[in-house]
Amino acid sequence: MSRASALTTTSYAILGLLAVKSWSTYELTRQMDRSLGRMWPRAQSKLYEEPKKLVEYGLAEASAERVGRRPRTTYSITPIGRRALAAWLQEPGEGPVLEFEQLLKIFFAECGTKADALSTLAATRAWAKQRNEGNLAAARTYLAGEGPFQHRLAQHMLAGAFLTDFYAMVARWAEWATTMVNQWPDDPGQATPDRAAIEEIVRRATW
Amino acid sequence: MSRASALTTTSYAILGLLAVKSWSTYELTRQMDRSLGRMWPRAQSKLYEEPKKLVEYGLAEASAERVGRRPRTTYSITPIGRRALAAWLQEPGEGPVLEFEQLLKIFFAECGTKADALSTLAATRAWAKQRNEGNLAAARTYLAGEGPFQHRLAQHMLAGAFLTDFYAMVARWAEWATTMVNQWPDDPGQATPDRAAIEEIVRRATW
DNA sequence: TTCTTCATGTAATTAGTTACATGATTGA
DNA sequence: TCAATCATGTAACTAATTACATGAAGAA
Repeated sequence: MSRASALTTTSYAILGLLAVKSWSTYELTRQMDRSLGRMWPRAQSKLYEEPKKLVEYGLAEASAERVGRRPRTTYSITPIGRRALAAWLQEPGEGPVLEFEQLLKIFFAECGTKADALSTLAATRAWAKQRNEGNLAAARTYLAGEGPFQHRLAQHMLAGAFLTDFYAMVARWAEWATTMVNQWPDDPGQATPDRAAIEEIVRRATW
Repeated sequence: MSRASALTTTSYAILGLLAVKSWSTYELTRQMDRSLGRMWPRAQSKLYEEPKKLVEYGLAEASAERVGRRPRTTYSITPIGRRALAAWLQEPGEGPVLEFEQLLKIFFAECGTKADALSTLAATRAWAKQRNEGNLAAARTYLAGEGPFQHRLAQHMLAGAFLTDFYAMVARWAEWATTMVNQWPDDPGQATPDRAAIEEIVRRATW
């Protein structure tokens, strides 16, 4: 009967989903794969665990059903939950946190081969392309007036625009970096920096 | 005497730093604050723990000194460590993972007030501005021919360019989103999507 | 009927963070 | 000589992941 620990951003992320409608746990995992996971990625098992904490705090209610012999739990938000969510939205929140293994590999590229760096960048381009396609498909669906939660479109669009711009930025960077690495000698350790490129970066950073 | 668990990306991040030069643990934490933390953020205490694992695997060596009555541990990479790093660089690696609490708040903005959304976006703009300034200062230092590790400039520049572009993208998005939210009615739940804006996003996603 | 995929959940493990503790150094 | 900051490290905790297990539903 230990007291649940404090609410985390993950708790509020799920609470936010519950504010839209009630979901079964499995539906929550679907939503994580679709939209939420792009800005707040969490493992599936978290989505089975975290709502229990919301219930313990009175922010959500669980209702148990049966599908054959199996249990299914559906969660809904409570009035207290709505107030808690509103209070959370008043706080400024944290800026973006980025974890980018491929960039790390580029950063240490002089310890590997030129081919390594080029294939890492190719993987980055492929990643951006794939993400973009999924994102674009969703946007087109909405544009066609389909897709769920049309009443949340104004908010959804802002977040979607961020992801769109992010994927485009990643793709453009990877392309540019590829042209840079192509100019390297075979031993990346001997690569000399492109002075004009640095000046260009400084220019892009001046706004 | 339990066997160390497998090497993680964090292990390789530190191994990469050791490939540049030997560092004391504290110097590693400085480096995390400066450069590494922008692409692979980890808590300080990790930097005291992770090198021990590298030593256990024979990828690094620890040398113990004394500063007055206090111990200081300095780590250096071994030949095995260099080979392990090179092997890691051959694998494609993971694409960017983003955690963005403020974006989550925008995504759920209809549960709060218009003022909440605007202040969240203001915080995002401030974040981008601040990060950009630090980044720009570093770039200018390099451009002036100062700064450490001039021989790694070609690699450093590629990573720096990514961050530059990222910060600029975040700032531009936050400005654009602010103009969008400014057009909302007082109740964000009543905000209607801007059809032209959606078309514009689709255009930006088409490349 | 069997295979595959959808759906539901728990248990074990770990990577990572927060908090704590304290010595060394420097400058007011 | 006192306070503040730099420097060094450990311990306790927890958020999150990976792995596991299995029933239901629909296709072949």
